[in-house]
Parts: sequence; structure tokens; C-alpha cells
Amino acid sequence: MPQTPLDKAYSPALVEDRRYQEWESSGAFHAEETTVRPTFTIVIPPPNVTGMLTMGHVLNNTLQDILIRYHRMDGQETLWLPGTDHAGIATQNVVEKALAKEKINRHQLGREKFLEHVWAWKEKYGGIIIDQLKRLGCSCDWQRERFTMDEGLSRAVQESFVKLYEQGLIYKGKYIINWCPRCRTALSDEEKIPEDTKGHLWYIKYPLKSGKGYVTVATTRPETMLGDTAVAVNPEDDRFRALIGEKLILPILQREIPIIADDFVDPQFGTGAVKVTPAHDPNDFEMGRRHSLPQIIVMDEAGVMNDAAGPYKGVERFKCREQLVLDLQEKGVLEKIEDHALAVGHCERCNTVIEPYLSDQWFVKMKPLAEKAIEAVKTGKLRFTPERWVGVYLHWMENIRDWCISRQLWWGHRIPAYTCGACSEVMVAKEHPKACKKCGATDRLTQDEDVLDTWFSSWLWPFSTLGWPDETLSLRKFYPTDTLITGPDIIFFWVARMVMAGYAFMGECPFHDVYFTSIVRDMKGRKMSKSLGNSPDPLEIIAKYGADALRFTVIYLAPVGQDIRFSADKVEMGRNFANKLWNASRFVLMNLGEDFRLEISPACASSGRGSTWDRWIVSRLHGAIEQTRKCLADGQYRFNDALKTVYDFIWDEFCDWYIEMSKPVLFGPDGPDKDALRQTLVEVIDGALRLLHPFMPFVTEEIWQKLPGSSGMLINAAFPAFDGACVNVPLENEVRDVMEAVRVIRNLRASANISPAKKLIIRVLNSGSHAGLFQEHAAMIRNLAGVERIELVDAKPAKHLIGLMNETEVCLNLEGLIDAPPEIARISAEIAKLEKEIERISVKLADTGFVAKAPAEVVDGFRASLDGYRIQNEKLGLYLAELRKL
RNA sequence: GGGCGGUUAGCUCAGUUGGCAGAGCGCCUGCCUUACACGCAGGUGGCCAGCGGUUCGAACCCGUUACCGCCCA
Repeated sequence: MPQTPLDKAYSPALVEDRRYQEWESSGAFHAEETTVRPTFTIVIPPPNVTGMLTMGHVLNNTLQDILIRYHRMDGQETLWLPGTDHAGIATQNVVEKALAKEKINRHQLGREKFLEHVWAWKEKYGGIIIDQLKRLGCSCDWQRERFTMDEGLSRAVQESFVKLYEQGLIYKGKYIINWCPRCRTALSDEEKIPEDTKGHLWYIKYPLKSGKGYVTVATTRPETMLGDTAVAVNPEDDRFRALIGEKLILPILQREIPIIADDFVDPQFGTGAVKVTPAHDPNDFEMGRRHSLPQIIVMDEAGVMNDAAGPYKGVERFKCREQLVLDLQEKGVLEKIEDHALAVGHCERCNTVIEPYLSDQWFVKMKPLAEKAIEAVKTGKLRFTPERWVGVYLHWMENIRDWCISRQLWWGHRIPAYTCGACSEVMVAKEHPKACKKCGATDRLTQDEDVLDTWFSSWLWPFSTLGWPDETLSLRKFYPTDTLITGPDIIFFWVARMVMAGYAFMGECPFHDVYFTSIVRDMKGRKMSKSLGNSPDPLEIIAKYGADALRFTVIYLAPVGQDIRFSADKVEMGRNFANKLWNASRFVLMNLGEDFRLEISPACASSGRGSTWDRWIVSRLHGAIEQTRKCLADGQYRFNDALKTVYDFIWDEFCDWYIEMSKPVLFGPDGPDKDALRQTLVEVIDGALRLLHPFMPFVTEEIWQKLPGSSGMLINAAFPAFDGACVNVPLENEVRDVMEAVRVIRNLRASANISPAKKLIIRVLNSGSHAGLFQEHAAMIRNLAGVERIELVDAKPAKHLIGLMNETEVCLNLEGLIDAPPEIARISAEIAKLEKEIERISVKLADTGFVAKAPAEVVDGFRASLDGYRIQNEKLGLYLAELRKL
């Protein structure tokens, strides 16, 4: 066997790290802002610094890398801008947990020392996910890596805060916000995750002060009654009309509270009378404002009842609920308890039950910002794929609520607001003010203790990473970016807000396309999560099968917009394909001969050079190029189709057919045919590697650099150009017929149970329409079907099996006797199938409506196939009769 | 309660202008054929969730029901 530079099986572990380092150190990932080439830009959805690579990241980043590599090969100045997110709550939690193991809490350390710990932690572990992305093959411009707490990005945060404040779009105030008693911070509405819960409705009697009976209210959170400052009824509700304005005595605390009338009350809910707790419920808060009710906060920041809770002071909120219910029961004011399903909000980060809590916080007025973001989508300036997310986006935008941006954390961007201790003046500024602008005090200015929601920095990501607020060359060159690829789960958190920020600060939409990925689930359809333990570790998969195999499998399984069900063993698919490609290349390389040199002008259908088969595979290659380009063209995002196209081309057409077609010539004597074939093999494998590179970068790079004539690296090579002149449809049809003829013979061999090693003798009836094909392409058919000799005969010979290629009878010589029963079964089945088809088509053609209204070519098509089926049926009928006589 | 998505072979899923239902895996039969057993050749397997409608013709378009999943209130 000739020497080969390739091992027998592909070993990703020997290739991937080395190739990645080559790419990176060569500068192939770097985008220059000084070129005049058109740009293609993606900003990465920054993973949390605390993050570890999940299957979701794998899918998301593989898709981005495919687009990036495709556009880079296609000649654009291509930037994939990477980085990480400081992830306020998540990171603070992680570090606090680590400290807890040493029995330290952050309050013992103090703010400054604690932040030193977080930064140290970030330096040590923050790069893990970046390394993992590199393992996956992501071709990000690492020279431009950013972190949301970088000096530059922090400046962007301050700049944007001050700008919005000056425009009157940021304000501070006391409102009901979502409070996590475990994280002890406010959260935005988006960070509250509702979970359907089986709860109860407690019916509690509130006695009238007058002593004339009582009013029963129903509540799902009885402990909040300690903060009740009214009971409300609907003004139209006749049951209560007379009681409006009367006083009730709040049980337990014996506080006097009024009965008020408010439209908000739904007479259908509970008893039609509801308790009003302005400090612990958003609706009650609004009602309280309308009626100027007092706001009584009954628990502290940890969810423990406070002084206002009277006898329950110091009791945890849910314990308080239990105890309170028992006490109410004892006092005889608990009328009844009903089961009640409700959605309870949980903290996105720690799953603790959220407490609606009255608190002083900073907010962004969103309505003015939403206008342009709505328009962008409505006018098509911003496109979503799949399109259905437009509805979700618009619904949220059109009903947008103000965004609570302050967090009672230490890790994050500190709010650039300063209060004068002398005169209480509040100043918002990028720099710490030297003196109070109102009273002039210089020594009593203190900065707000709170930090900003993490998303307040990530919504600036598409331009802050390019240098904003400075007017950098990069910003000018690469903004707006092109496509955003992300999961639909952060459409509100991030996508919508980025669009708003883009308009607010840059005056332009930050991207023109958003592609929403699938969600990766396990085989039972459950979302992959740490707590379920159903998420395979992508790094283990990469170690076992290779990054290319993982990338292949995830894309192969991920149709547009559908969730994908994934399990690690499916990655075998990708590994097998990588190995197949490897071996096909190996075959080519070991059969090129010592003195092979790639010619400049490629063999192509239009050049007229090369054999039928050479021109056929080049024609098919260009079909694949055209299809792949279409799938990856702007606004298409048909990754899955693109990959399947390349996969089918390589495996079916190139390996299973073309390589087999080429063997006789390749193993035969030297000559022009062999030369042309060798040229074609290299040309086609080169094209296939280029097409596949965005999907499977490592194995393709490794092979490509071993191809004669290649120079440099595949990552920088041109993506194949489609050349219509290379496509030859009649030729493709002719070869398809040859393949069909081969299948008929292989079929006969299998049905007669003849060993593949045995050479066959085939006789073809001259009368058939395809008889000429068997003559013209006898050599190739013999090669592919393992046939010794093909003869054209005028009559069906004895002791032969018959197969049909359309109407042409193909007879396989049997030396022994025909084993009649299985052959009768086979032919009967064939006939049954034909008769079913004949019946179906006959019915159609008998339908006058069909014949009159269907397009002529459709009708003619049916007529032609009916004729064909009839002839086939007749021939098989005769053969069957013969068999029955045996 | 409102909205969206899904239901196609045993499993996971394709099926883009309505015209003979496909792939991968699995299963069955042969093959260690000088690139690859991570492979080759052949085969089995489907009332395209149910019902109704539009149409000459529906997996595909419209309506409706059921089940599964997601989002919002």
C-alpha cells in the first residue's frame, strides 16, 4: 500500500488544541478596523464569569462561529467580539458561598475587602468559560475580549446613567418592587420567575367596629394582614354598598381600618371584599395611593416579621403564616380554607419566594425608549428568526413597565448618584463631585450604596465593547453589528433592552437580525439544568468525540426554532462523519502518486475535460455549493439544511459513489484519464473541505493543509464560489440512471443471496428502453455492481432472476436452480406495489376534474408513469407465471 | 384566563411556493471487497394526532378538538 500521511482513524485530541493555537497566534481571528472591506460583526452574548459551558452555550456559539467563519472565508472584515458578564447576583453568591466555607461573611470583611475577594475570584476562575469556548473552536477576536466591569465599560455605564438621568428618564422613588429575602436585594420584573403552585385561600372574618357583624375577606397570604390598612369592595357591588365608609377591627392587632370602594376589586374573587396591604402588594399599593392609605411594612429585608407585626415580631414569614392561621382559628375568625392554584414568584438566582416589598429604588422610564424599538421591528429594520418572536417582543414592548435598576449588592457598577449630607441634595455625575452644587459643602458627599442591575451594563454591550462613549475607529467601522444569536429566554432581559439602548445612545439599531436558537432539552424533553443533573458536560463530550463531532451533532439536530432533544451518545454521529471524511481524504492522498501537481485550471463540466464521472461529481459539488450558500445567505439561517447538504454530498455522492467509480482508473495504468481523475479528486475534496469548514473547523483544517496545492490555512481560504457552468443536468440524469441500474443488480444479488465476492453475469433484454445504457456504461456498471459480463439478449434466458430497471428486464444468471418460493414472494410483493400505484393513478386520470384542471405537465407525468407501471406489471406477471411452474 | 409552538417510521427529527412520504439512529440479511467495521451492500418499518372544510388533488392551506411544551397575566 502506498504511504499515507494520515492515520487510519481520525483522532481529534491530536489535532484540535494545536490547530486552535495556530489560528489564534496567526491573527486569523482578529478584525482590523482600518481596512476598507465590508464588515460582518457579531457580539457574543457574554456568558457569566461564573459560568461553565453548557449545551446551550455549545449550540449558540457554534451557530455564531459558523456565520463568522463563513463570512470570513467569503472575504469580509469579520469580527466576533467576545467577553464575559460580571453577573452581579450570581457572582456575589458564588463568592459568598466560597467565603462561607471559611466561616466568613461579607459583612465581616466590609465592602472594599469583599470586592477584592470577588476580583481575585474572577481572575482565578473567570477565564474558565473562555477556555471552554476555545475548546469548542470559537474563532472570536480575543484581542478585543471585554468584561462588563472593565474600566471602559464602566465608563459607558456611568455615561448612560447620567444621560438618561439628565433626560429625566431615570428617577428614584418608593415603590413596590420584587424583593428576594435571601439575596436581600430588589429584582426586576424579569428576574421574578412565576411558578404555578397549589396554595390556599384563607377566608378571614373582620368584625365591624359597630359590632353589627363582620366582613369576610379571602387572601392567599394571610401574614400580610398585619399590614392591612383597609378592606376594599367594588363600588357596584350591592352586597357591600351600605358598608362603604364603615370601620372594621383588624383581628389580632385590633387596628381600626376603613372599608373603601375601588373599581379594581373583582366582585367574583373570594367574597368580593379584599384586604388592602399597600406595603406588600403592587395592586394594594396602587389602591393605597388612590385612597391615601398608610403603608405599613411588617417584615424586614430578610423576610422576618418586624415590630409592626406585634406578637409575631422575629418570626420568619412562612412560620408566621402558619402560626397566624392557627391563632385565627382559635379566635374563631377563620371562616374556611379553600385550595387555590396561583403563580408564586421565585428569585431567578436562588429560587426563594419573592416578596413584593415597599422600597426606595432607582428606575428607568421605559415607555419613551420603547417607541423606536417597536418601530424597528414593525418596519422590518430589525428582523427576527423565527418570526414568531416578533409577537412576544411587541407584546412586552407595548406593555412595558419601568425597570427597577438598583440592587442592594456590592458586586456591580455603583450608582453614580451622590447625596449631600448637609442639605440632602442629590447629584448624578460621572465623577465624584467635589462640592455640593446646592450648598457648596465639600466634605459631606456620599455615593449611593447600591449597584446597578447587571443588565444595565449588558444592554450597552454592542457599542460599549467597541469603545463607546469614545468615538473610536472600531465603533465607526463595526457598529451597527449584523446578527445577534441568542436564546429566546433572554428576549426581554437583553435583546429588547439592547435595541432600546442602541437607539437611545447611538441613534441606531444595534443589529439588523436576531436569530433565536433552540432550547436544548434532554431525551425526556426537560430543559437541561444543573439542579436536574441532566446536562451532559460538553467538555467531556469533546474529550470523548472531538469538538467537530459535537458541533456537527448539535447543528444536525437543531432545526430552525424547534427545541432539540440531545443525549451525549448521539455525538457518535458527528464522530463517524469526521472519520468518514478523514478516510475519504486519506484515500485520495494515498492515490495521488509521487509526482502529483495540482493544475491551475480546474477540471469542470464546462471545460469538457475529465470523464463523465469526473464531470458529474464536479456538477454535484456545485449543486452543493449553491445550496449551502443559499442556506447561509443573509436572513436565511438554515444551518441545519446547509450542513445536511454538505453531509449528503460528502458521504453519499463523493464517498459512496464517486470514490467507488474512480477505483478502476486509479488502480489501473497511468494516463490522461487517471490524471484528470486525480485532479478532480483533489479539486472536489478541496471544495468539500471549504464548504464544511465553518461547521467542522478542526478536521477540515487538518486535512486541507495536507492537500497538494494548498497554502496557508483553510480558515483564511475562500469559501467556494458557485459556478453555474459546472452544473450539467443531463449528465446528472444520465449518471442517476447508471446508479439505478447498479441498484437493480445489487438487489438481484441480495435477493438471490449471492456473496458480494462472486462476479455476476448479467443479461439485459434488448427490447427495454434502457438497454442502451447498459451497453454504453457497461464498464462502470460492472465495476460498481460486481459484474463480470453484461450481454444484451433478445429473449429472456432460462435459469435467470429478473429485476426491472423501469421497463428494462435485467436478468441475473444463476448457475444452480432458482429457489422459487422466496422469489415468488419477492415478485408478488413488487406486483402488489405496482398494482396499487396503477390503481391510484388510474383513479386520478379517470377524474375529469383532475384532467381538466391540473397543469398539463402534471397530467402527462401521471400518464407516462401509468404506462410504465403497466408494462412493468405485465412483465413481472409473465415472470411470476414462469416461477410458479417451477 | 390570553398568546405561541409541537403532534410524520420503534426513537430523534427533515419535508419553503399543494402533485409518488425522507434522513440519522435502532432492527433484520449478507459482507474483515487493498479509505473507513466510527465501515459497505441490501431490507423491514408510516390512516403524516382526531374530526370537518377549501381544492381536480392536502403531511402541507382554513376551521375545530385532544394531548404535550413554552411565554404572558
